[in-house]
Amino acid sequence: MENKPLARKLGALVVLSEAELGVLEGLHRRRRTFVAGRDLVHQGQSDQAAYILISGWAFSYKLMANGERQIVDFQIPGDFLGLRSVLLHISDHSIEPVTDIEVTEVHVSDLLEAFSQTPRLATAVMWAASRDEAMVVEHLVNVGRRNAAERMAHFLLELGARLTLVRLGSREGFACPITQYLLADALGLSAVHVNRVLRQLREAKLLTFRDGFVGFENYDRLAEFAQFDPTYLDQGGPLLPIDAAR
Amino acid sequence: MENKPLARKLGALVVLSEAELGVLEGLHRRRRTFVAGRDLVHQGQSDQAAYILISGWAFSYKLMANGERQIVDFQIPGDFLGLRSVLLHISDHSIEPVTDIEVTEVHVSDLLEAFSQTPRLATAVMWAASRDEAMVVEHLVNVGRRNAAERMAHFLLELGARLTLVRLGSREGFACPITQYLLADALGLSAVHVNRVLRQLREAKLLTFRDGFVGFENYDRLAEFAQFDPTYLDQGGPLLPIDAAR
DNA sequence: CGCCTAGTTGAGGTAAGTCAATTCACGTGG
DNA sequence: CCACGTGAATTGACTTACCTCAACTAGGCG
Repeated sequence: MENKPLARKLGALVVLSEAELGVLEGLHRRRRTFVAGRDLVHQGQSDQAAYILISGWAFSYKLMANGERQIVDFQIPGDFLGLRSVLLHISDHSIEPVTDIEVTEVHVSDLLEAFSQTPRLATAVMWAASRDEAMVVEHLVNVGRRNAAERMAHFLLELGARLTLVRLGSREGFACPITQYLLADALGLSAVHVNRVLRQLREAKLLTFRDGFVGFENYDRLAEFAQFDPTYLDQGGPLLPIDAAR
Repeated sequence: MENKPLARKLGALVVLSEAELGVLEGLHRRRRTFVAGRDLVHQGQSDQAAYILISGWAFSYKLMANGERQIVDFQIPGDFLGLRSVLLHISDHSIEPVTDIEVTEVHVSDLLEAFSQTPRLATAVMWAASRDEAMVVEHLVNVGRRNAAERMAHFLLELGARLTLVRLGSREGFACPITQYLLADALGLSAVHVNRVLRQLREAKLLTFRDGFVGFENYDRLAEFAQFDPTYLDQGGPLLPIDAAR
């Protein structure tokens, strides 16, 4: 149970049968660990497997010629790593663990076999992939059209909502191993400005970020400030029979 | 032939058999037209079909509470409209035609049936979807980490490459119905600044944008200036038998 | 003890935004 | 046929959000 955040995530949106849970479980055979800071997937690398993140945090990013990077998204327990790359011959981004992480390696063949056994599971996984894409779209809106403070607030609210789905967060806040430098690369800001913006939000009594913990001081006011509308995270579940409970 | 840009796009990456082309053709039954400026899909709308764009341009965007918008991507002939929304109950974005457009409406059931008839087609379509996602990721990098001039150059180079795939562009340039206001909303800039940046690029003899035509004055120098690396657009094709020619 | 990384703050610079005025092409109706 | 309105592009003057450089603090760890 503690080690099945994916089941918990999918289960929050679809009622999974015992059989489906069993198939899902079967995907978690090849367990591996990676240490913080060492890429598991390199931009340009081909022929790689996908992973399901069990514990710890990672992030996917693109490197620019001048050495700067843009973080596309952070991955938390229950998320896939490199799912899209499996469809393509070449990974167009890199993935690096923020902390030491535990993952299970999934080969395309395993995944396809699991799908053929339980089509509902296939839909659920494709739903998860669509949700990932919707998040990237929202990040684009974030970076393109929100100022630094709103951007920060929106980003942390999204993370909080995602973590809540796998019981690692709540409306109070969440434990967060991200440094201000990583935040800067995710939000398209400089590290210095990230620091200033965090102070600003703290002084406005909206949120705190200290000692690896994000605290929502006033969730509702913060959500309004950031124009945070979480429908893109939780679209009522995939196209499944109506018996799918919420 | 003129009205099958999708076949041309997929065909550029996968060798499609006569049978597969036939199935693809079968998807183009319900033809419809929409006029410029009138949304075909509304943010928050549910129960919508997907479309394949035959002629004309459209764009997908998200609207913010304050009335600003962020354009996520432009769609050109051969592209799907709202493919992701089909998997989700609710569309998280809106789609508006730039020009009058012709589309064919595709129901999920048609698509699934086509897939079951020809699995290779399914893979090809999923490849196209992955490519769309890779483009959104690249737009995020663009807006997050490139300055206005590089951003503009990169964006127009990407459009040029995509249009070339469906024979609507070349290394010389392409016809482009986009206004500077739309450009601004796509690049996260103000319309005024878009104008200044275009002047700057023109004076640097890199590209021109006049009277609805984008001209690449010096393609190679422009590509270097924008750090344009098109691998994310053309990943060597989907996971198909090696007989897929390039 | 001293180094390294993360965080913090100040001073000053700059890319891009805002506001506003002008031009031009175009359609449309008196 | 011309007056008028409208949408797009253009340019100038001024403002500002964010960046860069730089210095300093505090904790962790060999």
